[in-house]
Order: sequence, then C-alpha cells, then structure tokens
Amino acid sequence: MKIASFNINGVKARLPRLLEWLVETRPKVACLQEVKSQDEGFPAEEFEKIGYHAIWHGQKSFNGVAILADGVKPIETRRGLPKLNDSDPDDDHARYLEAEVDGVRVACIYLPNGNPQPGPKFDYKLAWMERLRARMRELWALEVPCAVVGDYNVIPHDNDVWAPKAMADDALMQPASRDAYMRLLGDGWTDALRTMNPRGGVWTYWDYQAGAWQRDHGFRIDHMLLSPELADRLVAAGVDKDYRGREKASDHAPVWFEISA
DNA sequence: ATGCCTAAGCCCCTTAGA
Repeated sequence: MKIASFNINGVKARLPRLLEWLVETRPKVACLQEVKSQDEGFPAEEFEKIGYHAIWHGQKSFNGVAILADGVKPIETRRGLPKLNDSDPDDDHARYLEAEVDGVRVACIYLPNGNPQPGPKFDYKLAWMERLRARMRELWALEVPCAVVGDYNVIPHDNDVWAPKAMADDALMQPASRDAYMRLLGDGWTDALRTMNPRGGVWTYWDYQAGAWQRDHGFRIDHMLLSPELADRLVAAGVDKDYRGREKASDHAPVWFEISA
C-alpha cells in the first residue's frame, strides 16, 4: 500500500500535472496541500474520472488540504486541529484534514510557514505545532496504523538543505521550529523519508526563483510521520523528483512511502 | 539589502508563499 503527499500549490493551476502524477504513480492515498481553492471550486469530478474519491477542506486563495483515495471514499475523522484551551482564538486556516482509508488513519497537514520571524506568523506556527502535537498524541493512543503527512515547513537537519547558511534566518530552520518537530519524533513517530535516507541530501522543495531547480538548491520540508503500527511495515519511501521539472510544476515534489500488506 | 517566480483575487497591482 502506497501513501503519498503532495503540496500542489493550486489545485486548478496544477490539475493536468496532478492527474498525470496520480495515473502514473497510482498511490492508494494521496494527501494534497495548498489546494488554494474554496470548497465549491474543488475539482472532485476530475479525480472521480480516474478512480479517486476525495474529501477536502478548502479556503479562498490560500491553504486548503484534501485527501484522495483510489477506489474508496476516505472516511473523515477530523477537520481542523482542536484548540488547546477554550479561551484560544478560533483558527480559520484550512490546514488539517484527517480520514481513515482501508483501516489506516491518515492526517493531511499544511503546517504554517512562519515567515517572517520573529513575529505573529512565527508565533502562529509554533502554537500550531503544539496543537498538532496534542492531536498526534491522541492518534498515538488509538494504537492503530497512522500516518501524519504533509508540508511541515520545517527543515529538520542541516543536511536537509542545500546550504544551511542561506536559510539560517528562515522560519523553517529556527531552533524553535526544529525543537517542536523533534518533540514529535521524541514521542515515537518515525520520519519515513529520513529512515530510508539517514544521511540526508534528499530534497522535496525547490524555489521557483534564482534557478533553484536547475542548481539543485532544495530542501526537505514535506514529511511523513508514522506510528509504530505503520513504521513496522515500512518497506520504501521516496520523492517523485522528476515531477518538479515538468511544465507548470508545483515548487514541491510528491513524497510517498510504501507499507507491506 | 533586495529581487529573483508563481497563483489567486477581482484585477493589472497586492498578498502570500518558503
């Protein structure tokens, strides 16, 4: 069973590329981020035509997440992260969607970027990460096969980026961002791509600017965290890198992992 | 120190992304 995640940067602008990728790589579950579409505009029927059923949480202009499954409708288990305290402000960003597919719990996340830092956007990122951790602890306690996949907007290690110095001031690399990510791993979650590539040097994102793709100036921010029930069955993980080089590509490449039946 | 691209809105510039 293959589960994939793809920050597509606009579901409508990217639709031909997205359909092509689904048909060519045929993941059982595909989690999408940065759909950038309101609920009404989500092209569900295009996915139906190629055999994928979808649930989605849209928003005007920005954010937006979706879960697609091959031949079966995802059973939604949550949309949006819970508040930590009742007094916390409402969070209207569409960044979290969770479902069950064939007995596997899958959470699709689009974690806030947090730039510029310091500032309110960075504070929002760190607060969001705390809420994510709380939800992941609930998922952990279910003791079911579970994957939390998506754009984490965190570069975990210096060897997850082409030039650490170039990104040193970026929110993606701040110690507080990394610490929050490491706390998730500390809870026991397995970083699937890292496990398969422990020495780093694997990128999932290349900026549109400054010829970053041509120069291979990328970094790894799309992650797939697995509960032990899934990590024990992990057989492969990778990046569909060549999709980044195609016409009208997203600035992210799809990532995926495979588990034994 | 800044822009380099790209998408979307309601729109020919601004906002946001990472």
